[in-house]
Amino acid sequence: MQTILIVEDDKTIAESICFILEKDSFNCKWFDNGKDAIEYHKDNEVDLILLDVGLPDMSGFDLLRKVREKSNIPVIIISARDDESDQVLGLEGLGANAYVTKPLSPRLVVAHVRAQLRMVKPEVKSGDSKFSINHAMQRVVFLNQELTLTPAEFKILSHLVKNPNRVHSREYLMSIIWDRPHGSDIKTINTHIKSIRKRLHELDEDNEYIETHRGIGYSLIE
Amino acid sequence: MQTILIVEDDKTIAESICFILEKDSFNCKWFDNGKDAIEYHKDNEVDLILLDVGLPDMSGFDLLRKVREKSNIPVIIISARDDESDQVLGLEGLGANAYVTKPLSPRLVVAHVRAQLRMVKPEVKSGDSKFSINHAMQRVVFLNQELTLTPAEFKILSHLVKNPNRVHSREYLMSIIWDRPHGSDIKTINTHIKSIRKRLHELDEDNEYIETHRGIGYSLIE
DNA sequence: ATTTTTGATGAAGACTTAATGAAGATTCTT
DNA sequence: AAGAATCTTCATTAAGTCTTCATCAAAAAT
Repeated sequence: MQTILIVEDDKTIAESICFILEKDSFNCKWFDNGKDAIEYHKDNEVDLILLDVGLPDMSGFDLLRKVREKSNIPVIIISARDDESDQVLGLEGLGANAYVTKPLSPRLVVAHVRAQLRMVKPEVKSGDSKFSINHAMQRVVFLNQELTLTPAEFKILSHLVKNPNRVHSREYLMSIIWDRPHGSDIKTINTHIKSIRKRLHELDEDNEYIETHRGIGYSLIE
Repeated sequence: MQTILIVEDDKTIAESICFILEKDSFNCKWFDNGKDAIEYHKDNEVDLILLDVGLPDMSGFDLLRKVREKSNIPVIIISARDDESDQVLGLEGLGANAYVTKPLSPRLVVAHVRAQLRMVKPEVKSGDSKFSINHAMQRVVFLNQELTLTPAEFKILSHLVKNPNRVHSREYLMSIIWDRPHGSDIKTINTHIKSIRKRLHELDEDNEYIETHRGIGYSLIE
């Protein structure tokens, strides 16, 4: 599941966008100020940012600049001002990917989100991996054998299989297990990873597929 | 040089956009009808299409559908109608990448063009550097090999890579390692630099990439 | 040339984080 | 409600990382 970060101080707008995005099976994270959003983005996996330029604590442009120091993820700017020079600054100068002006239709926002994400993940990689997913059966196939996994294990492993070769923080993996916030210990993930590893070892003793990244999280190596 | 295809029946608009694009060192090809544009696209290399949906011979949406059968290149729709359902259809249903409405400012169009092309070729990585950063894996790539670094080492080295050829004080590098103030000895940095150097030497014995600036700090040389 | 300052180096110890095994809590099924 | 499966927590052990320190080497100052 892909995570969209919404930075928007108008609660009504944020909620209606979130509502549609979540119905469209996106994971949606809302912040009403720039500082918290930056903080969140630093430590978590985010696939796209929807950014209102008129924030209480900082200019959206400043936020965009900060984000761009670290990553190239798509950013869609939401603005009340239909001002050409603002748009050019955002798109050209700071590297935003799209620009929509208020009043905005949530459906249109989602269309923009999809259009951007389509570009980033152009195609699902080919089948030379040792892993594949049997959605219908909620099973992960490993070396042509179906793994028996618990629900939590399936959620974690299938996400790793869909996004291999990149690190996933424990926080993010937690959010995959639960639909809604759940105040559990982050170390729970360690235990799930342990049991996934155990199951993989039963089919392939030698290899280590899930790599630990100290202080960050885990990744699946293809 | 990148080629932009403009499909637009209003000569004045097409010319003014072309003018700016060419000044921006794009190669620009204009067609005033859909049929010829499709023909051209079939046999030639095109990097982006600017498409007016109101064409004399066919709907822009039909053209887009035809183009999408064959390729995924970015398409920006130009429309006289600021109609939401049109936008959603174009973006979501047919896979356009952006949508601008008339009256349009040529500068803004160019900004959109750049924003789209930036995504397709994400980082032209001034390829002459021996370093790059793999954000997804939280690793620094050196001479096409991924360096295994500790968290502190990664933070320091990736900062140096992002800002090469300038001196960074120890104090500043310390602040990069910790989120919150931490009363450690400033010389700790020396030890981290030492181990980064050691790792670099393992891949390239001869060269010295991190330079010491006495009394100040360190810099990375490209 | 000698002293003083600053950085490099290697190794030890403190500290942080992860893996492990097992027990308790929770949920689901029957 | 009992039992099974699963999820979470906890204590312990193991591994990895950071910081410090003593020593040596190099550069700058006298």
